[in-house]
Amino acid sequence: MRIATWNVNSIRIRIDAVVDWIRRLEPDVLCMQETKVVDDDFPTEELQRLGYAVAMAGQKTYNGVAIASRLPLRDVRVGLSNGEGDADKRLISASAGGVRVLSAYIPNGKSVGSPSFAQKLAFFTRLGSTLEAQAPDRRGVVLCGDFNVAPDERDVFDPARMRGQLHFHPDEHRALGELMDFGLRDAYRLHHPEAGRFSWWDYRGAGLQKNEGLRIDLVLLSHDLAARCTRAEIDDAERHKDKPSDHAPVLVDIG
DNA sequence: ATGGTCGAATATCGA
Repeated sequence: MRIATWNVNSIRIRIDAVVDWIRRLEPDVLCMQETKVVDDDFPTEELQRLGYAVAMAGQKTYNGVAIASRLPLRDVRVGLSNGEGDADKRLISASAGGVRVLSAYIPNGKSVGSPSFAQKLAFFTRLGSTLEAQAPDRRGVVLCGDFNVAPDERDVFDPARMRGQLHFHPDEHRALGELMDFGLRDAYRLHHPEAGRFSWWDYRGAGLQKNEGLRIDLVLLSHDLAARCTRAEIDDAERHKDKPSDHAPVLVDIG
């Protein structure tokens, strides 16, 4: 089973690239973030033509998450548990092929110490509660998304400069760590111990050419699925194409 | 140089 995640930075502007990527990589499940479109305007048919079912939760201009799957999607849920007051569309989850898949877009946090930063930390806690509610046996879970946190020194281009900054702050690391204490493994690190492998590069400046990026797009697997994970890759070639998203797709194979 | 670029929307805001 191949599962992928991709912050597409607008599904409408990226749909041709997404269709092309799906044709070439043939994921069973593709989680998307920052779709930036209301559900009625989501390019659903383009994915259905490829044989994929689509579940989406979008809004105008900002955020938005989706799951495309060539296996039937069951028990689709939108938002965090107890998230009735949340206007932002940042989480959608569904069952596919016997696994519980979650597509999450964690708040950026704007700046360390801001109200948005506190909301970012709270989102991690609430995501943990949502996992408890959706998968109490802690098995068969694939939590994908843009976490807006680089887990450790290997995941940032300049650890000394980044330490304490947004995306590499101790509070963010504690929040991510507590979430992973649910029993999750970082799939990429099961197969790639090396530093300097990133999933996001800022559009601004020459960061891509200098490989000044961050690894903030993660596939987190429950222990039972981690034991079956045969491959994990970041498709950074996608970031080097014309009109790219600022994020590369990440994919895992589970045997 | 608190910059730079992209996307949504059409002046700025978010990232």
